[in-house]
Amino acid sequence: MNDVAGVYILESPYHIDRIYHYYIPRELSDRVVPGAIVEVPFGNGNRRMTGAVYEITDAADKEELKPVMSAADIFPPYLSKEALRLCSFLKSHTLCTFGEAVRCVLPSAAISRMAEYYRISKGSSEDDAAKVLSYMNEKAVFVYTELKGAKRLSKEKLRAKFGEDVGGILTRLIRAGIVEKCDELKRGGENVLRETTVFPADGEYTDITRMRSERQGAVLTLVREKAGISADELAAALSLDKATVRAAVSALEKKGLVRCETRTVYRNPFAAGMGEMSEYSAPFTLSSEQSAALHKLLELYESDAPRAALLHGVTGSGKTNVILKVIDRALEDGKGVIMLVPEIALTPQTVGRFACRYGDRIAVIHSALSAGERFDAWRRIRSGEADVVIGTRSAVFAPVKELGLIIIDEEHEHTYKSDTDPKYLAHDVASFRCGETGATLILASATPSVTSYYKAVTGKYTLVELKNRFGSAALPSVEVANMRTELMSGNSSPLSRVLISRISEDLKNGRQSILFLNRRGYNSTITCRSCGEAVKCPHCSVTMTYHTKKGYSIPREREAGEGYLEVRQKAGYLHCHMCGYKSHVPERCPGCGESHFLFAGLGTQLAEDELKRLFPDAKVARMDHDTTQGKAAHEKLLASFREGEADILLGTQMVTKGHDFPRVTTVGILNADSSLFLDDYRANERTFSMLTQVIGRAGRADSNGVSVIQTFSPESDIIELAKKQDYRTFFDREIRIRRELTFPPFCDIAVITLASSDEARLAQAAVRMGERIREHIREDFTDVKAIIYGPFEAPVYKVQNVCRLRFVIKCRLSRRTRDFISSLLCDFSRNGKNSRTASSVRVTADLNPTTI
DNA sequence: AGCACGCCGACT
DNA sequence: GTCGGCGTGCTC
Repeated sequence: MNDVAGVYILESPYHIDRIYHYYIPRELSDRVVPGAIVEVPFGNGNRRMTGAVYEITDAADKEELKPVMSAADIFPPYLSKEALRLCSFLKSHTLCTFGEAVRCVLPSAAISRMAEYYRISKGSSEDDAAKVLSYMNEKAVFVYTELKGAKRLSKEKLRAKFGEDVGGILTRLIRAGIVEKCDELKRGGENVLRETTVFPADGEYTDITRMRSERQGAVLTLVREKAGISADELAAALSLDKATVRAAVSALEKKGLVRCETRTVYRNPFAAGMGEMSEYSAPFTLSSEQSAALHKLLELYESDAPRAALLHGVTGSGKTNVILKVIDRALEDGKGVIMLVPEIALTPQTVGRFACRYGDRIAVIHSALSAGERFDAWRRIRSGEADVVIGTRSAVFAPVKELGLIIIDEEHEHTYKSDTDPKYLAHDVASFRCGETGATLILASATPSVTSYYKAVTGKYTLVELKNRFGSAALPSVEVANMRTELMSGNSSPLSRVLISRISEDLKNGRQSILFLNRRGYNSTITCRSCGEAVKCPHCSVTMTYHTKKGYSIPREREAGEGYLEVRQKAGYLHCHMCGYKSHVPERCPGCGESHFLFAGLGTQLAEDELKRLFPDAKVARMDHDTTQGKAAHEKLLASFREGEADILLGTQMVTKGHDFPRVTTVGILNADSSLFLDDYRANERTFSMLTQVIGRAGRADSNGVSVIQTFSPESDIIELAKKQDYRTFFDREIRIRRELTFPPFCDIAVITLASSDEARLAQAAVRMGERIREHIREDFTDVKAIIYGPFEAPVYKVQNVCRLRFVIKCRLSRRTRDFISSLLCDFSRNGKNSRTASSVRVTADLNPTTI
């Protein structure tokens, strides 16, 4: 009689993550519905766990079932039907637990969770404790003392302080009766911001002079002047802190002199400054090509046919304007829209542009939001108050009502693949949601990923093209500098002669230049001249990067001369870009003991030094991870460059996604080869995309923009094609290679990674995994066609002392192949005992990773 | 993962 | 004799 709940336990390990059935006590029947968050007893010890109700069914053997203990008092439940299906999809397609999927779909502040605390037992006396502790070990005494110092402590905190074996000590202390455990349900949905407004009470005004407290008097006067003033405004006006005002107000309320109203408000981190962006809301007209593209997209939007389009528009073709028009249309229909952009593109400018057009209908979602802000944005979307969502990857889960459109801008960007546990690709999630809701998916890029473009070519997506640059923007001219011949002809500078002359010309004409170099620091390696070993991070298998301290530069003339090492030591330090470890430059080579190092490899700091040397009067703005640490530092740097406060903008990745700088004439790529030699099947794709985007940037203004590409392999066709902005030819060549070598999109790739800080155990586990895979294919999954490679060391074998071995499986992903990989994960999470310790082997799977 | 049940060595 | 070590097995 439909009184059984099918529940997923939210913090369940992968191998037991499935639906468990509980009977629904009558008094909970109206609250235990699909999507509800409930508390259930679980396991032999009937531990209280939170779970999500997936379905309501009718099971035959009700006698056997345990009851649902309680249900969150939220209606309708936070998890909608669509959200539940989305979680199922994530679980089966990324091999994560249902709970991990829920954590993607709901903001953390909305999820109730169990917190376990330990405290000194209420009924125990000091004497009891002393007696018990006298025969326990030292560590138990420490734990007890720690608990005595605090009211209560969570298991996590105790674990962090006393190590993983704290559990045993705690059970002994509990059994001895001097410590007790208390579970508490942290209710979700309570992190809301309330605003109190204060009104004068109705009726006679009391004589204020009789007020005992001067402070209350001041508050009352102000409230009578400005009825409905908020508590925060009161605090500001009287320059008192908020707690003091709250106390005064409640005192006045008790005396019946004021009346308070409290309502919940939304936190909006983008509210400030939005009004000043009106320049972006200017109306615009579309070119005939843009209109045609818009037409095609709208046709698709209206039809019932496969509803996904790839909008391929060359750089500068005005894709965004077309997209805005499609959004307008969806909104006219009363539909909601999600627009995904890469993290670095989510700037106040981008947001401002949307904010001006759509006002407070927009919600912005990105990784830097606080839990409260994220929750508020989510609630505004859920309630329908916001129906234009703009955000990074995770915004693809936004609970938009009446979803009509999902747009993925710059769809080739790797940031759309999650690198933490549900390892999903935003495209897949978007595509699933569009399938469920009938919404339209639009992928947009100047350099689509090969996989997406292949889908367009084969008819899975509708291909919509913008082949011409919009308005007066001309294709920039491109000059390739052969760094090999530069070097041979005696130019040892990291800047080629062409680039140097371009920059000096820009400086003369009051123009600006942008230089791109995908490596921060000063030198990327320091190598021992005697034994040839590079200095590596002690915790990771990567070389340390040499950074200079602020205000120091390296004299060029004294390379390898007397006292040179001391200069280097004084001016800088070594930094590991994997784990963040820093150290001094060593006196001697850790390998052979000699003390002659070669500092090599070009980073942004060195390039900056070089620019200052070559152009002493020019102002150089360096923009990389190290100079954009502070809040909005990134924005400030770009803004000051735009204002003309610097002549040259030098930086990593982040400069390529800048905006239109009208005064920029030259764009230089200092090392175009760096991504070409990566041992990855997507290296070509990434290099082509990077070059095309940077070159495209140079020609945006009406001036004669120039790109200078510095390379050690000028004959590479990739550079040639990027120069011509010829995506199609690039694609045709690339897809042929992929077909011949069987790489995506002609197969799927699953990577299974085993990680442990104990190399011997790791190797052992890898052998076992290899056996298990073969056994599985031979016995249980004879129908699965897969080619298995491995175990190999991961490209970076060790990170923070954790070593990784991997298997690469080429297959076609299907229900069956996913089950196959899933069962491998189950086998290993079962066998991996003590898996909390770092030396235990952890196993993870990544289906179609972005890099292998 | 966490907890119970179950079978062997050093304490009162 | 019991407390407690951790190996094995289950979780509606």
